[in-house]
Amino acid sequence: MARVAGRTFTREEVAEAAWRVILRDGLHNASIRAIARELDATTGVVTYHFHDKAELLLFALDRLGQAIIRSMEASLAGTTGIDRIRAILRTTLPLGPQEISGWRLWISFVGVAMSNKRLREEHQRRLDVLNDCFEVELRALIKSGEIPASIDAGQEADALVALSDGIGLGYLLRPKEYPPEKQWAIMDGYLESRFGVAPAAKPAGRGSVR
Amino acid sequence: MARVAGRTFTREEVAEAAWRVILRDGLHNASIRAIARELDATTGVVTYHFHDKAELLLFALDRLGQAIIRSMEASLAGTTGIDRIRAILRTTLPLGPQEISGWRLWISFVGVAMSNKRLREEHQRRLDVLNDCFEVELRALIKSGEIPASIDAGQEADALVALSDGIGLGYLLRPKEYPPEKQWAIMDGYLESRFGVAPAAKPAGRGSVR
DNA sequence: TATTAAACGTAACAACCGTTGTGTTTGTGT
DNA sequence: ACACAAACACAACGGTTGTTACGTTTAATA
Repeated sequence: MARVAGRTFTREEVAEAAWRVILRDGLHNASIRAIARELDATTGVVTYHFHDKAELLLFALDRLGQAIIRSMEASLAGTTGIDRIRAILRTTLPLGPQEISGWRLWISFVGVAMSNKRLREEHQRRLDVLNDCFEVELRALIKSGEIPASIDAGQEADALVALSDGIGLGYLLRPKEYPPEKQWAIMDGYLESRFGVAPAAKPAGRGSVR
Repeated sequence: MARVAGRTFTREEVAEAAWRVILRDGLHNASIRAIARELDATTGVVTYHFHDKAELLLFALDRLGQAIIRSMEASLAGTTGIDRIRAILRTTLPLGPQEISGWRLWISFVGVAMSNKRLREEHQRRLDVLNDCFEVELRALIKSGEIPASIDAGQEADALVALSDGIGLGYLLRPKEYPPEKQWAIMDGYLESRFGVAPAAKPAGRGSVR
């Protein structure tokens, strides 16, 4: 008796099951058997869709990165000027439930990425993309005259990445200390004293629980 | 034949052996047997000094935190004014070999701390201490008039922690992108535009390789 | 010199782990 | 009706893990 229902699984569904297990029990408890159990299936499902466990984890992390990029592009559509910086921050900061989940997943992988080359490359790619995004936006703002031309776009992008990553890291360890208002207060304080832009209307922290 | 030489081990030595294994092979490969092998001993050494593996890891992380605090106090001794902020940053930023090792160890633990309450509390304690340090120094600088009295010491401390943590996290994933000069450039840029203090003489990144 | 406790070495146990191989369904085209 | 491949279930294997129990050596003490 192989399958009872006519249901079949995709690679994406297996990866998302892995997400849930990691979020609930931690990465070190995300065994192949645990992931299969999360799907109400057996290990055969996982071993059929993925040759390796390493391949599964890599795919899960890659898919997480793509989801973040899609979310960022959606948040970026239709906004102009300095608000585009804030739009990027809205997907990188741990403001809503799914940003928080993304952060917890990402941090779970960082530890093992320290001794795994492929995983580390995937993390590097995320930082590179994020850095480029900020840099592109900053150059556009300089060209349009919205921010002073004296600032170094490259270094400023590094600072923005570091600041938002630091907030994300801090949130995971002390969630109570970093409510959305405080996150924005820190970022707005930086944007103001650095670029001379007003805090602007804070966007409501809408988080579709998925 | 239990012991050949008259040598005996301390809890601290076991913990430091654990550090080396984690730095070399990653936390998920830091088994009790591997740690014992690092000491040229057997598992008896570890199980004698620690009841649990959890107790060992907790002790190792706690000892790391104490080492960082000691290093910070040493860097803080004899310095005054705004340089005290920079002295703190000199021990939190990944500038030298042993700060980098500290960062790698700390990040290795962050992942499992996500699903381990005791470990998470230990991490929280580190952030709390760091935050308090910055806050105390900022208040003193305000009182002495070295920085404007308009700034919010509490929020500014959060920003400093976030910025240095973000740099540390970024360094681990992209070491080439964060040489000491760039780390200081980011921090000095922040200190200047935020507090109006000059970049000052950059301290040479002295890193005793231990 | 006999005793004793500290500081291990050693061995074994049960529980998992990732991986592989082989057997079963199930839908789909022919 | 038949074949056939996709999509699994299931079982087993060798290896590693944390933990426990027990034996052994060494240094101090009496």
